[in-house]
Amino acid sequence: MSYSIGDVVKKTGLSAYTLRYYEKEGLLPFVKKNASGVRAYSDEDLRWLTMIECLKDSGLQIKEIRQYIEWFNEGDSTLSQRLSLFENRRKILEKEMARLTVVMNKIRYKELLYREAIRVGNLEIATNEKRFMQLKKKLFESPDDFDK
Amino acid sequence: MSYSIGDVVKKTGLSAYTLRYYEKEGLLPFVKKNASGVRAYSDEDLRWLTMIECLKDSGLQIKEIRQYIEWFNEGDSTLSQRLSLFENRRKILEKEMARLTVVMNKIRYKELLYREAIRVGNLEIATNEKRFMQLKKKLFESPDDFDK
DNA sequence: ATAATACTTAGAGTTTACTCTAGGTGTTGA
DNA sequence: TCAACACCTAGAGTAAACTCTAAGTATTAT
Repeated sequence: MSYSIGDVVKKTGLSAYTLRYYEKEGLLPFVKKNASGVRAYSDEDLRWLTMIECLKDSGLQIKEIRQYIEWFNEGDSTLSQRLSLFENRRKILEKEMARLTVVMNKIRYKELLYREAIRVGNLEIATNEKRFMQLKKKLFESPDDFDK
Repeated sequence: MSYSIGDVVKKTGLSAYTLRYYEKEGLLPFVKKNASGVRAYSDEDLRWLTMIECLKDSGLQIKEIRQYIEWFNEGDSTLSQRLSLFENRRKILEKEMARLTVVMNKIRYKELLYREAIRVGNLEIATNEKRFMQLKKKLFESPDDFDK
C-alpha cells in the first residue's frame, strides 16, 4: 500500500507542512515520489512516523532523531550507540518524572489552599491555618518561599 | 536585606539577562532601584522567584505567570481565578505524567531489546525472540509499528 | 587616581519546531 | 474542457524564552 501526503495527514494528525519539514530535516529518508514528484508514503514510512512520535514524546530533538535513523540504517555496527541513546533517555525520563512529582505536590497544595481561601473568603487566613502550615512544612524545604 | 543582580544570579542560577527579561515581561513588578538605577532585590522578590520557578516547572508560560501575579496583587477578589489556574495545572500535570509513563515503557522495552541485540550481535534476532515479541505485544497496541 | 568590575538600557540575534505564502504543476469529476 | 482541488518547491514568518551586543555609567580595590 502507498499513501498520499493527505492520507498521512488524516492517519497521523500531523500537518502536511510538518511532514515535508520532517523530510527536509532528514527524518523519513525513504519516502518515494512518483513521476510527477508527488510523495507516496509506504507502510514502512508510517512505522517510522510512529517511532518518530515516540522519540519526540521522550524529549528528543529532531536532529537527535535523525542521528538515530542514521544509526539504524548503518545496521548492527551502531547497536551500542543506540543502546546508549535509550539508556540516557530512560534516565532523563526518570528525572523528569521525579521533577513532575515534586511540582505536582506543590500545585496540589496550592489547589487545596485556594479552596479553603475561597471558603473563608481570605487567602491569609487560610494560609495561617494549622493544617496548611503543617502541609507546607511537610512539602517544602523553605516553606515561606511558597506563600506567593 | 537587599541583593544586587549578581547576588541573585548566584542564589538562583538564573542569568542576569533572564532576570532583567522577567522584569521586562512583568514578572517581579516590585524590584526597587537605587538612586543610580541599580536593582536591589528584596527577600520578597526572591520568594517571588521561587514561585515563578515552580509555575514555570509546572509548564506555565511567562504571560500566564504574569497573569497570576496580577491576580495575586488584586487580592481576594481573584481567588477563584487563581484556584482555576491551579486546578487546570493539576489536571495537565496528571495527563503529562500518564503520557511520560507510556513513553517510559516504550523506551525501557527498547533498552532491553538493544541489550539483548548487543549480546547476540544482531537486532533482528533479538527482536524475534519469543520474550521480546511477548513484551512488545503487552506494551503496544500495534506492536509492529515499533520495530524501527 | 585609575583600572577592573558590575551594572544600566535598548534593541538585535538565536534556537527549535513548526507554519505559512507565493507561484506554479498535476489530477479528477461534471 | 474546465473548475476545483491536491500537490510541489523555496523561502519567509512565527512564537517562546532567552541570550547577547553596544555603548555608556557607577562602584570598588589598590
